[in-house]
Amino acid sequence: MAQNTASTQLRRGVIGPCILVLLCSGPRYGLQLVRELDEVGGLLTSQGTIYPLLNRLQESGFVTSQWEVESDERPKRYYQITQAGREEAETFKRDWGHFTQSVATLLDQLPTKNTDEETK
Amino acid sequence: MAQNTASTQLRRGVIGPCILVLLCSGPRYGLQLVRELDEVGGLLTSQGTIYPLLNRLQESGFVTSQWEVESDERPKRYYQITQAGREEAETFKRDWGHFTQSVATLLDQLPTKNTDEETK
DNA sequence: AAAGATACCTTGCGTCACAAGACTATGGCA
DNA sequence: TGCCATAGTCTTGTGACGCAAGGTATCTTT
Repeated sequence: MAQNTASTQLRRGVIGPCILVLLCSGPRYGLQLVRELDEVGGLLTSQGTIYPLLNRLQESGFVTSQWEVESDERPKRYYQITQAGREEAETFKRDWGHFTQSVATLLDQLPTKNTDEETK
Repeated sequence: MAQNTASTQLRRGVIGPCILVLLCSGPRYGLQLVRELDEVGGLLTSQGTIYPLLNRLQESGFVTSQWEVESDERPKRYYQITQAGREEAETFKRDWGHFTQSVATLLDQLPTKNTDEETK
C-alpha cells in the first residue's frame, strides 16, 4: 500500500485535465492514455486510476466514448473530447498557471541546491 | 460543502512543503501561516487545514514547536523548522520542478487563449 | 498447458484540504 | 451589565481521488 507518496498527492486534480489535453489532438482508448501519461514524466502509475476517471469525465460531459472494433483486434473504447471538454482544458491551463506561479513565488525564497554534487 | 473545487485538489501535497519553505526564513505561529499562505495567491482557505497539518509535520520531525507568551498577549505556539525539514523542503522543490515540467510539456500542446478577449 | 501481452473494469484503502464550529480571552461599545 | 468582534488554538465529519490488487476475456508464444 504505497499509494501515499508525496508525488501521488501532487497528481491530484491534474490527471483528468491532462487527459482532456491529450484528447484535444484526437481520440484515444484507455490503455493508450495510460501509456502516454506514463511517458510524460510518469504522470500516472496505475490502470485503476484511469477508468473511474474516464467515467467521471464522461458524466461531466467533457468526453464521449464509443466502442470500435478493428478487424480481428480486441474491441477498444475510444474517448473523444467535447466542446465543454475543450473549454475545461483551457480553464485548467489558466488555473494551473496561476497556481504554479504562486508556489514558485514561495519556492524562490529557497536557494536551489545542486543535485549532482554530493551533499557530503 | 464546497471543498471539492478543482483548485482544492491542486493544493494537495503542496501546502505542507510551502509551510516548510516559509519556516526556513524564521519561526511563525499558526494563524500567521494562514495569513501568509493566503496572501501568496490563496494557497490556503481554512484554518481547519493548518493545525492538523502542523501536527503531521511535527510528527514527521520536520518542525518543532513551543508556546511563547509575549507580555499581555495571547499565548502563541511558534513552529520552527528542523534540519530534516529543510531537506524535505529542498526535496520538494526538486520534485515540484520535475512534476510541473511534465505537466507543462503536455499543456504546451494547447494553444493559449487570450483571457481578456471575449470568447464570443 | 503455461505464460505473457492486450484490453477492459471493480473494490477497498488512505491521505488530506475543507467547512463548520467549539473554546478561551481580550477589548470596544452601548 | 450585556453584546459583539477579534485573535488564537483545536476538533469533527465529509468528500474527492489516486492507487494497489485483483478479476475477466482473448490472442499469441513457449
